[in-house]
Amino acid sequence: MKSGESASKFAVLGVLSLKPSSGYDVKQFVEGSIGHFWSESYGRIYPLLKEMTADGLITRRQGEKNSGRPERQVYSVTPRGEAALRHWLEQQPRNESPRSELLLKLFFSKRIGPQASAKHVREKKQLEENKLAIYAQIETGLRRQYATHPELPYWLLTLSFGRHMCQGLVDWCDEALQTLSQLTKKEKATGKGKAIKKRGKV
Amino acid sequence: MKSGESASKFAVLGVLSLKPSSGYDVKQFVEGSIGHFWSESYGRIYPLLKEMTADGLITRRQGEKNSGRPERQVYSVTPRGEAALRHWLEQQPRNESPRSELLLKLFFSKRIGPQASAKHVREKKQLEENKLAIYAQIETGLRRQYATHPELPYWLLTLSFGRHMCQGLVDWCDEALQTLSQLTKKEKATGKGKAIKKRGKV
DNA sequence: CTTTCTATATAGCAACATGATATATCATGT
DNA sequence: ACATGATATATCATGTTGCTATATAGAAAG
Repeated sequence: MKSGESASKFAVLGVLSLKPSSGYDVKQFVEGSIGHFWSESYGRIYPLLKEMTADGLITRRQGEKNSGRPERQVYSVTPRGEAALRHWLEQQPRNESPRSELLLKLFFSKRIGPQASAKHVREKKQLEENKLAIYAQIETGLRRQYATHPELPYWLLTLSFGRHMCQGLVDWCDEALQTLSQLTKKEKATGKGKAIKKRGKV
Repeated sequence: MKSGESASKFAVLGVLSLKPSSGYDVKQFVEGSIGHFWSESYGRIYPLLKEMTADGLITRRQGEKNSGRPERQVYSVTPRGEAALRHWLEQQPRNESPRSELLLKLFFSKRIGPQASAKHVREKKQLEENKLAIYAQIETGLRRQYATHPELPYWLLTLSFGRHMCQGLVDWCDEALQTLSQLTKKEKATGKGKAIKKRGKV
């Protein structure tokens, strides 16, 4: 364990623990399965695979069914790797530092007025509603394909998380849109078509 | 505008647009006011201040009331900076790449069982409930202190966002805890005190 | 009275992380 | 024959964090 114990390392380790995979496979899996709450880049995955191999957490195996394609490297988790994963899983999750560009823009949004802000919110709402539909699809798919899989309940928990967050977000969008439309009315009432009223200290 | 148009740049610019500040002030403000949905590190703030000064988006002014303390640099936004900020605010927010360590752990949690997982969820719930209480306090404080401030409605929108997300999270925690306690019962029913049942392919 | 602690203020660095680009092969379609 | 897209790995510039170092002033502790 040379470098820091970043979560990326254990994300990759976890994916490999489900099924021996190449770096490419890991990326595919992350995007397709845990993409709603996690992301990894090739730029991290490949160095991590090297590092973890050197640390004895995983082992590398050549090509498998290399039907010509360039050197597919398949990695599997060692017992030490399994232990390291379990140990990490037991540690309390670090509180992730928040970054919402939408909220940041909204905070400073007086500079562009309520209508331009409302546009951002409407777009966000649309996005979240689409997500909700996708989650529903994923859930039926999972329940069908992995009906008896022992990890299914845990996977469904993360999906339920997504549902709750999306629903909360949609609700907030509705509230925000109402607030913003009221602000628009007020702005018009005060006169100014373009509405840049100077008041006090800004 | 030399380097990429990262959001950090405009976060700093936005803070400076509220009030001319030093790098230290910016960090303080971010932590105290938009910390619920944004974060910045000194390691980014100081380089950005230099860069933006070189680009003419902000200007630097010596010490002000330097009562001995070491060279306090105060930065103010130029008209060009204001324009750049407005322009950025109008652009559609990029979809931020998600990273929830709690969810990542939960996804792989079969390896440590439902009780260890439930511990993480309970701790998360406690955290979110605390946040809810803090948000309520902040809201009353804001309404009192900035009752007539033209940006208040926008600030309240971001607070409301926090409330909705926290509430959604707490609801999810309750649901998750129930699921996990059912899993615990099932585990006990199947026998094994320590409950590591091998089944099919895992 | 001196040490220690905290707040103010800036700077640098190693590790972490992303997104873009480069390279190469094969399957498929046109 | 040629284009396209999926497979597969690697590298790099840029962005970002968290830690550490440096320095001073004022407050608290001994």
